[in-house]
Amino acid sequence: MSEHKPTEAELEILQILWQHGPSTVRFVHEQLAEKKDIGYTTTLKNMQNMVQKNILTRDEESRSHIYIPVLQQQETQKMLLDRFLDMAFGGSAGKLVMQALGDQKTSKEELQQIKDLINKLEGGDQ
Amino acid sequence: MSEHKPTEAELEILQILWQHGPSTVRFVHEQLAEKKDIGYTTTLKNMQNMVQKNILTRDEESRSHIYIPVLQQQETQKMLLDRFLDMAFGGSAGKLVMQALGDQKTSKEELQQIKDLINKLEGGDQ
DNA sequence: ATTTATCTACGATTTTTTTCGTATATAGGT
DNA sequence: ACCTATATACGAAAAAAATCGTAGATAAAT
Repeated sequence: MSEHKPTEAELEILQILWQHGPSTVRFVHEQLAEKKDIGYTTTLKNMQNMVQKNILTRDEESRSHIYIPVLQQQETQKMLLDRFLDMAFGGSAGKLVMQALGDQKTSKEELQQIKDLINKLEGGDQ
Repeated sequence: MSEHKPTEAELEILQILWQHGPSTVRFVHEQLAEKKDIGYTTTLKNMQNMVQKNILTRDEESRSHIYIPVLQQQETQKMLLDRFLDMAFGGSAGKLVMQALGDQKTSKEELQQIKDLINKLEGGDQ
């Protein structure tokens, strides 16, 4: 088991890797730098730490190493969601969902998807 | 605007206050101590910090001060949800909801509530 | 009245997270 | 071959979060 909970800075990096696929430090850093002021070596160090913690692995073939998330987005999200649910919503998924749907604007397609899922969960139609 | 994001330790304390209403340090501490090993003064200090940060206020009438969350549970949850959504789900409420519903067991009543909400969001029937 | 228990205040320590500077190596351009 | 740009490694500093010890005040118990 890895079971290492990413910190916030680490999650920002994971987001980028999930979105763009395996990447170099340079690339990740450029993405981050668009949003906030940060030094290159900071990003480097963070990603190195993440390898240490087994959140990332890397391909060291070429000089610029290529970093890859160990867990897929969904697995990590599930882990984080569990924690967050307990932490902020006392464990109630329903409460969280209501809030999430109420606050955010969600596309018609997604809403339909969710309804379908609920129907499935309810074990049939209705 | 207060706009102070509670840390994890602080959220644990907020959970207790939301659940049980305004309470003393002693009470909060006892609740925490059931779940983890922690010193009284740690809890005290955390709650004092939260007053400092304007996450809590307190009634100092009696010797044992009574601590009260500044924001209601829902407001704080909304704030946290926004952050979490960006952080872990790239801002997609739909994704989060799907995951939350899929992983957790949610009661039939809540599922129905959610469906109702969705229908309302869709601006009518269908 | 004296002791004991229970508070808060306050500062210090520890741990975790984030940040960056410096050294060193290597590839690429000229 | 030489300079420049770009990598990683490594350690250290800064910042943020969490923990606790000690002191002093007050209430409660005896």
